[in-house]
Amino acid sequence: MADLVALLTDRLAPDFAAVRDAACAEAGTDPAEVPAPPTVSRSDRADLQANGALALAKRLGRNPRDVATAVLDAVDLGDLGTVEIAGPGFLNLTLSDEAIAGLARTAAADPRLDVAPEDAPGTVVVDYSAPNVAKEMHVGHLRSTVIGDALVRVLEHLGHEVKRENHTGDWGTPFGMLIEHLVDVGEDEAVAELSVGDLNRFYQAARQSFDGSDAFKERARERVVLLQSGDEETLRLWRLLVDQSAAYFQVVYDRLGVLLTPDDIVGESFYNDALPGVVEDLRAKGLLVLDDGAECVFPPGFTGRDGEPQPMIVRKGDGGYGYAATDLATIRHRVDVTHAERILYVVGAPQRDHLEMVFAVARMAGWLPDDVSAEHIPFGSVLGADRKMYKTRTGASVRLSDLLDEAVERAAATIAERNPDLVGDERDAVARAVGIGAIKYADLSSDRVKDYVLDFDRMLAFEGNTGPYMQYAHARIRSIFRRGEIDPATLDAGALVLGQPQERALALALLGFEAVVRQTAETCQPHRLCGYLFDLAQTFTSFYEAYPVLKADDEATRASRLVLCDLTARTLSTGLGLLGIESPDRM
RNA sequence: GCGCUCGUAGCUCAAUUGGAUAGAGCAUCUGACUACGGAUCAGAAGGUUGGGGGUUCGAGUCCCUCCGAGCGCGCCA
Repeated sequence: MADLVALLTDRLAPDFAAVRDAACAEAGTDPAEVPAPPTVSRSDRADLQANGALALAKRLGRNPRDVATAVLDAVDLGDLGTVEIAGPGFLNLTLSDEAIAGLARTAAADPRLDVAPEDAPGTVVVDYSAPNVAKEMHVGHLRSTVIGDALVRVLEHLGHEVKRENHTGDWGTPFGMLIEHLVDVGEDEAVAELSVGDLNRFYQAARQSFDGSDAFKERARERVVLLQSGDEETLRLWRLLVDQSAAYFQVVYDRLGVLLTPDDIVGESFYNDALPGVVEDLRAKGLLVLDDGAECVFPPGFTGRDGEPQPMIVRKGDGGYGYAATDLATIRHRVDVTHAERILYVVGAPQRDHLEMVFAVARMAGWLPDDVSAEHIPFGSVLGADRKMYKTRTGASVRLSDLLDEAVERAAATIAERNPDLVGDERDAVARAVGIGAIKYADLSSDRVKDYVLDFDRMLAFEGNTGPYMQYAHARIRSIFRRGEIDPATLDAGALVLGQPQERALALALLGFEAVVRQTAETCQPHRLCGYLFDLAQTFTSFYEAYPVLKADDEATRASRLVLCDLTARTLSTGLGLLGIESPDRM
């Protein structure tokens, strides 16, 4: 196990429990009601710190320093390291060089870097991206797609069975309008327009016809009825739109380098047949209320305007189903058919109330058992330099593909300038990796619930916490092996020993990888992994500046440092990989 | 009106979920290339964590209150 925090937690837990038990016996209280976790964490003051004695002292009503002393007396880390008390009752842990080196050797010898899969991995559904058919993808979809994809990769790495679901908007009243527009322009013409990805123009033209003509409006209305009643010709035209859009989405996904495929699309239409059952079952459970013509559920705890209870409309006054009905059907499917134990909704923050209501109703109806967690993974908006929603100068939303174009172009220009030796296909590939990586990293590296300002200059800067800096750190390590004509596969992990301070600091940093990967999976906060990788890259460059590797004083030191370099490169590359970011060997 | 989210150095962001003296990167200033990529490193300076109260050994984090920004709140999804 390369997870230092978990390792020390396991080691200290019995000692904390013993101190707790003794104190409880004395006081005549039940030990079962007094939790005594060591709560080990990283610290600037020591290799690791256990502050559990302070919390335990509070629960026991004792002096913190006395509790810490009692734990200290009970602890024996042996060869692992030493413990001392600091401040009000912190236990500072100092690991022995050999303990650190031993763990680092184990990580270096393991293709997985000693990151163990979960003991009991389960099935996780990740619902992300969700573009609308016949509508352009914009920056809003970028966040869902990039964050969701990173979570998928992290969860899969930990051994979970991950089911990606792209809940596309492929149904509803707009399709009357879209299909009629398709008929007007002609199928071939429409397909040509959609296949080059000009979805905005198609949608806007449809919208224009709809707004400008009552006759068109009437046709659209009739078309919706035909669509919902399963008219074959209408379904054929609908499928044409869906398929063309899916093909276009796939072009964007491939450019973006995300895992989504056409097989992951489970659009809203997929659940159509289940909607009547949702309403019937809610009625049978007595949860349905007819209010103002609409069939609603009023989950407790939700209020709207004027403090009135907030309804969740499952069936509209006109008999159509609301999107809440679709979301409920989706939960049932994910629980009953997919057997998910965790369902993640990577959806923008404004949907919070809606999703909370859906979850609450699903719990009330018994469709979402207590042992299945449904989690909204909200994220903030992408803003422009003016701190308002990112838009073009004319106020239109920015096409995602245009955004990617610009990032790759800028990356290509920078690379041409900085590294003229890089030419041809490799330069193009590197420009893509750097440009796309910069966008993804910028999106992932700050806390996702906050809005962030999209700034090409900053995200493509090669300084600071950026994608290019991280990729550069990796490329520079690979360069050492090129220069030395050394195949990393031939290295002997056993050669790793620790002597100098920066070697120790680097090895210690490397051992933090497993914990941060787990934490990222638990909290669904990729920025934690970014922060770790940035720290690691900085720690490495300090090491790199401090000591020669290829020209080390002696053969043993050289071999050891090469193992450290390779382990760092692999950790960076694996970590970036979990974020969906490439790490080229040269750039 | 009710509710949710956010407010941290001049700027962009962190803070191991209640832990010690709030950390990075830009920008500014001072240094460092006859070693592997200077797209770098070492260091300095920069803070009343929006204001005020409270909880406790300890608060950027939890509670109350005010200020500011953004977003939701019945038949679009």
